Amino acid sequence: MILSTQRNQSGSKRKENEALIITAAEKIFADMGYAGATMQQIADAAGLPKPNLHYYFPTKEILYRNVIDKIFNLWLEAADIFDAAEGPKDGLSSYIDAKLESSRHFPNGSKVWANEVIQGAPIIQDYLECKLAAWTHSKAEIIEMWIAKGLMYPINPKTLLYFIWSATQHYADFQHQIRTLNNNSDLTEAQWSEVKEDIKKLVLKGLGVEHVSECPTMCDE
Amino acid sequence: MILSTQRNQSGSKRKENEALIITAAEKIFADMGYAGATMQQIADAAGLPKPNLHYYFPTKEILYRNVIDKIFNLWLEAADIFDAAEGPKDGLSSYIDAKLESSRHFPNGSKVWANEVIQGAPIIQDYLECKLAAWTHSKAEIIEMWIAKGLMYPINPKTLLYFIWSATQHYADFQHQIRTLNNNSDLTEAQWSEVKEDIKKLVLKGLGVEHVSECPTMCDE
DNA sequence: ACCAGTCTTGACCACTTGGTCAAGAAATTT
DNA sequence: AAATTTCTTGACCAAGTGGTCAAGACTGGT
Repeated sequence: MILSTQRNQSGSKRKENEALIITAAEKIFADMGYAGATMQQIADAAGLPKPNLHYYFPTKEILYRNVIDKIFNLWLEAADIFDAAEGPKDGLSSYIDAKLESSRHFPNGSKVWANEVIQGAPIIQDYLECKLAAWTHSKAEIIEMWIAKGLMYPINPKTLLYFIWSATQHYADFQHQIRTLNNNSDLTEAQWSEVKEDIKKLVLKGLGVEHVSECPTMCDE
Repeated sequence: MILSTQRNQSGSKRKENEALIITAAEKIFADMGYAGATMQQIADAAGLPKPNLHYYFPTKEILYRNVIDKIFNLWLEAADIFDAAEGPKDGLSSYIDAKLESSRHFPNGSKVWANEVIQGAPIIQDYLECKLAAWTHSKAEIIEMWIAKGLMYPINPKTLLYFIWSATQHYADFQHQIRTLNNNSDLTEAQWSEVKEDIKKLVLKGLGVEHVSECPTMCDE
């Protein structure tokens, strides 16, 4: 029997431990906020002594930025779907699905991000100004194109993006509130499906994308 | 010349100072998080020496709970509209308007709440379990009634509530991100109007509430 | 003028926290 | 196996924090 996560080339120890620490830090930062999190808590969560953290990440802020970095890259990836899409129905559906999936399975990242932005992004302002601004702009262009082609009702593209972000990330950021209002249990598989369907239906119908079954006689076309 | 905010009956000094402190605290808690906020910062923001805060609010946590209390009551008030409404079009429009207005003019409260919930509501769990749960339940009943009457498409009432909360509170909680993506300026009056209209349109159409102008010939009725 | 209750404030303390350090243990290289 | 680099860790420290305290100032009533 070979221990799977063992001895993978020299030098990989660093990467292994860095990943371990970042994962632990993500959880603690999400639960406690940046100021509320202590290096000791993170160390305990990672199963390492505190000075070891400082060996890999000299300061709390550097560790934090590494956490944000990981989160932000996941965020970007989730949106590649957008570019590949043929139209709003396809693109928005997939994007909503992807964002809800990540809210469900990786809520901590979203929480850390939310916490940071709420507090005015004191540490990651550069991310907002450069990367996020560019990303948003490129997606807005796609949406504008869809509108121009008459594939959906006109709407300010940014408003739509914020709409989707908020609706989907809400399930990560407010996970605890949702749980409490759900008899203190996490959403079941069935409930998640329902949420997904409801949100997609609402957005798509709201944008006039889905074939609304209001006019069974096809009076116009 | 009479100094306006002066000498209003005896005993009112307490209330005056308490309100002053709570307002200052709201801002600092919103900007720094619970753990990140210091009593000294709050004192400075209120223009009082620190021991004075402890005179009115013995501990940081008690002060914090008072802040939350104020926030939560505003939240509840904003939703009375709901009960008085005749139908979903009226009720949801007004509610969205009210929530967006409060996001615009009192973002700090929303931020404090969000921060707290993200971190698992360590301090205000009782609010969630009692007050918020009851409130949500009563609103869900109204929505269910509307659905039963055929006034809107069927949707899980909680999903709809979360939807509206997230979409509107996003403009408070993520104020900074929105500002950054808006060329570092706050939304103008015109932009706020546009947002309001876009959100209402999207939700109402998504729920099949608004007379969708897709069928100019009124083919159905 | 006096008193009692309310409010104000500078100085202070116990405790926590991010970060350091130096000694040693593993792992790699020569 | 010796040398060198990488990693681990208990003990420690300076700075900042929530909270205290006791002395004083202000207020209204008598």
